[in-house]
Amino acid sequence: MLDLLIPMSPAEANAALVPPEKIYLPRTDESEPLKRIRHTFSHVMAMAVQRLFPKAQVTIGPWIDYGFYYDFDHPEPFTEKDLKAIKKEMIKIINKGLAIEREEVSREVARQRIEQQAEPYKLEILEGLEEPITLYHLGQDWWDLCAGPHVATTKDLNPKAFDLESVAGAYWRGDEKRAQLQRIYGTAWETPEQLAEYQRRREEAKRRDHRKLGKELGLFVFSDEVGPGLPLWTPRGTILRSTLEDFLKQEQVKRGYQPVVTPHIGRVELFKISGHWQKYKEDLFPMMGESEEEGFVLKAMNCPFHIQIYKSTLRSYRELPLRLAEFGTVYRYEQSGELGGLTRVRGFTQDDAHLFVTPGQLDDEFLKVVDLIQSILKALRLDTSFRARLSFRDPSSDKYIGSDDAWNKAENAIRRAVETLGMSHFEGIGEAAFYGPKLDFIVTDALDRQWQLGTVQVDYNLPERFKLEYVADDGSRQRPVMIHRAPFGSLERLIGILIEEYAGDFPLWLAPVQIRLLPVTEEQMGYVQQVAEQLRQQQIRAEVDTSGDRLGKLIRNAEKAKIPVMAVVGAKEVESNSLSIRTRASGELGAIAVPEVLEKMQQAIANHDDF
RNA sequence: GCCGAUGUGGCUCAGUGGUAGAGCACUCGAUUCGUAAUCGAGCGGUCGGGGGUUCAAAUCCCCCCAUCGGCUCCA
Repeated sequence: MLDLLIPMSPAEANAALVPPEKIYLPRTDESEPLKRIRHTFSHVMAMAVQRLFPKAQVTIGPWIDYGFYYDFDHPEPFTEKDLKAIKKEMIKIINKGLAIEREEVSREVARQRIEQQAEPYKLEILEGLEEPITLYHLGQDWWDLCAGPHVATTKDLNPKAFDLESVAGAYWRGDEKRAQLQRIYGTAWETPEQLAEYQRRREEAKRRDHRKLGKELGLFVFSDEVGPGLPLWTPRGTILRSTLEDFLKQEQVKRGYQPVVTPHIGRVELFKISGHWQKYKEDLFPMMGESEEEGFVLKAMNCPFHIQIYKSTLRSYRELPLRLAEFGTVYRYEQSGELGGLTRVRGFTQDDAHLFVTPGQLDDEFLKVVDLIQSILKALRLDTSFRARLSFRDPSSDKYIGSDDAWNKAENAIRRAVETLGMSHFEGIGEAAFYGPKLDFIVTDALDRQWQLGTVQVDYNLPERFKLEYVADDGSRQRPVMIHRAPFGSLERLIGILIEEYAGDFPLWLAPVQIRLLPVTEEQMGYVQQVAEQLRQQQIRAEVDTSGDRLGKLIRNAEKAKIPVMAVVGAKEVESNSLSIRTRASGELGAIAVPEVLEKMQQAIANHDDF
């Protein structure tokens, strides 16, 4: 987030040259004046663009969270230089103090005026409008079809409180089959101070970008030779992964989950039964083999495999709920332009589980899953930063499988659950999986982009397609309901988000290196090695700086590597069998006896606390 | 996939037609040092890949690959 939700570590706060933030940066929907300002800016930009580029056709230009954009149809791409010229032109317009006047017109008048200007996109917009139809005039020479609201005159805009940020392609009406327009993004504020603070926070956000920090901290790499969207995990990054995996595995064992392991490929036939082949063939890596009958594909999901384990034997109602869990690596052929860092990849590991339940167990089991997810998010300190989304189908789309009845039952089950829990949530129509609705946990990354992490899905359809059964207490064959769930979503995306959330300062239990021992001179090397060995015997991730540099340099390097605990060792410490502890969180703590350090570390790790 | 930008040693970057440079990292040497950078030397790049223009290409042109900002998509 770009707003005040980003927690600063104490070390960061100390290092910051500017005083603690006092400038509040409202989103557009929090401020009526800003809404007018940002909306008007987009029209001033449109006017400026049409003055400088007479061939440019106008389309739409709304306000967005921290600014505005406007989409143009223009034969040549806008360049950085063009942006500068447009900004200059906008300042001229603002300084003229043009009056902004609203005019209400009939549909016919609007149509005629638009036709005079030969603005086909405007004409199409007009078709979809309901009365009253309003035009907004900026001075005498320029107007736009618009619902408003706007400021009274361009003098109400501060020419020093806006900036043009970027040009991007955008499809007309968001439809990739239609014309691609050029979108210019801008940001606008009431004061230059707000603008400066906004820009400062954007720079700050870039510094915590997981792609940058992941490289600096040596957590993962990409290789052109391996391929795009296929992260390689280094030893340090792997510690993060396995620590998170172990943590969740323990929680799941407590809750009656049973681990399973399934292969990375399966027959095309399997995915035909599940419906994936028909619905999501384009998103699978190309088939291996000559024909669909004999072909294999890399799995893009684990459910069909877990279903086969369920089906391998006749199940009794006494076995249900049956909870099959796997950290399953899946492969999806994401569009090339969509890939980015760890948040959107082509190969990733889901913390997947499939729960097979009787219809009567559904509500209770669903609540238990939500409870698990909430406790996981809390342990990761993400519990204040997610939003819960009810992801339902879009009734007007045909991309779903299954009966209306099954869908309604599933959607109602999810609704009942969030109501029972009193969980705040919002609805995402059209966000469902093709086989069922979901409850998704959405988080925001450093650059203000939203990502789905955890998910719970209620599924009546796959049990139907695979003809799953269990024997009920009356001896009849009944169909189970499935719950798909992944608290992390994917380890890759979760770790990307965590890197940004912590700005690389992992809590002690997750930190790849928990303590680094820093010998003041090489005299202490033997002692330091021996203490490190002692710590490692107790499962503490300890390492020694053997570089032979001076202490100041060792500390600097450890700080840059964001190692949570540093232990300085000179002659005094060797003498007293102690370590001089310095932590990233609290600074210098003085000399502490080795056994005490060991105990405190173990305690803090177990409790997910800092040292 | 689409629009646009970018790609120079491990990292961060300079170099815009005359044959590649800095800092950090790394190696070696000197220094033995107490809480955010000790000094010196050395190693290291066919400038993302391929093709073209030119006497001459990191630099200009074309194609491809990757990354970044968006759009579209997202089981």
